Amino acid sequence: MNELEVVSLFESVFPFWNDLDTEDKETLCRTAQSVSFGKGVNIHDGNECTGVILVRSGSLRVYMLSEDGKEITLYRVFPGEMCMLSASCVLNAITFDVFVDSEENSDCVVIGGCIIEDLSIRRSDVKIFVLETALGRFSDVMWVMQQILFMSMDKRLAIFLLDESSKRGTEVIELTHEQIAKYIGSAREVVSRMLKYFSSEGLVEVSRKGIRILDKKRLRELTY
Amino acid sequence: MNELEVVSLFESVFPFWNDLDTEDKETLCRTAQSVSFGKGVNIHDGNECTGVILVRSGSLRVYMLSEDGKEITLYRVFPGEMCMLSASCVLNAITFDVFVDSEENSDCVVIGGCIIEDLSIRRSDVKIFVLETALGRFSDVMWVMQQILFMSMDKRLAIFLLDESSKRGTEVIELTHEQIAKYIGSAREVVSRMLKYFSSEGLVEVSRKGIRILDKKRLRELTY
DNA sequence: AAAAATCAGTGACTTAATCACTAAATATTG
DNA sequence: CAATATTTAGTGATTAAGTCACTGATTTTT
Repeated sequence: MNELEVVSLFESVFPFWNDLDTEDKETLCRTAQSVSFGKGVNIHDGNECTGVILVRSGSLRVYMLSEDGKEITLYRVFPGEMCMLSASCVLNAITFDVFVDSEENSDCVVIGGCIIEDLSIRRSDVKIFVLETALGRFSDVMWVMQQILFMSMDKRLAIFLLDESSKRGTEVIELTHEQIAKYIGSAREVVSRMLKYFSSEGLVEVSRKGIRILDKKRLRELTY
Repeated sequence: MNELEVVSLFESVFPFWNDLDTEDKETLCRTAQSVSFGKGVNIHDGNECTGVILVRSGSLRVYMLSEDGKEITLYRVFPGEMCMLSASCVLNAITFDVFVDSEENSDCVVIGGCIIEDLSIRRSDVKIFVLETALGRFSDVMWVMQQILFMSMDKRLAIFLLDESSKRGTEVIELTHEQIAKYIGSAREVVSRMLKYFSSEGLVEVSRKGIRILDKKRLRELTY
């Protein structure tokens, strides 16, 4: 990844980019690391401050982990977006730990925590951007929580399947039941059973390859 | 509540207060409303932008509400603290609705949303304060979610009783089972049954007046 | 004192999570 | 390529917690 690509990425993703002075721009470009993460790799575990992770391709999963290993997916980060919660050192107001995994082969650009920290101390527009980005994820997380706390499994699974289908632009969702369970905060067996029920109702077709949505309309009715 | 009290309140609660110019200070003081809310009164329902609510005495409960009326308490606001999520207009990054009730007779000072909005557009230190305050509650909410999603009922109830006891500085918790259920995101019957079990184990004494903690040590063991 | 409202207790039932497996499909390697 | 290992899915039994539909007790209001 060359200098020019990095600059154009930063330009498109940081609203404050053009207001930075040359030195800061240079520092950011120089210290930014272009990293490829393999499928399933853990990128951030809440211990050190990994920094800001920009996703160019692939996707990341940000999740909470309980003592006994249960995971709740908080949100996912797609190309053009960034993961701010991994820059815990910049966000003193954030006191909980999150974990970040790469869901597939993901090309990312990582900006070290201290670079952003230094910048956000000197420049209030950077700080505001960092805070607003983090706060924006708060809304995502609350939507997840509302689903888990207020909605029944069939509704949650229907929402997930339709979301995933429209996001990927395909009728076939190539995920294991285990993965789906992690996304919607449930257990594999529960997902399997519910998919079997959906299948018996003719809403989806379940095979090893994945889940094919057969009746989008009726599936959508479940989400009301 | 006189002018001087308002100023000293703002001084203690807004780190940016001394940096404001006289005009802004005056506007804030003039437009700030001193309001007393009765027990159980709804202060904010997510529709209009109520603004920033400073609590002087009493306490507020900030919660989410599901379509079918289920409530999840996100956090509570105590004297000296403020409720920022009720200033939704200032926080464009926040897209979910919260509700705020007064838990008891609460004396508050309300600063209209547009005042804070105007101020936060002009002054980045105000904006940063607003964002950081809101983000700080994110952590509170995540702690609540961790409890609901990862912990068993006995643990959650034990944590709540001990927290409440130390917060109020008394062994007797004068709350109905219904209220406790709302705080810990459960159902009244579940709380009643668990309290009955705690009682049978000699951990607490349950009466109409409230719940008396008898064995703090063993109760604390439940929280590990 | 009677009526109304609030609060708590209880059994039956439902949903979802967990456990302990088996079985099938896929990937690895000798 | 066949044997083995690993991953993924299916299933019944059990448990935890939430829901429902009540009853009864206590407190408040009139």
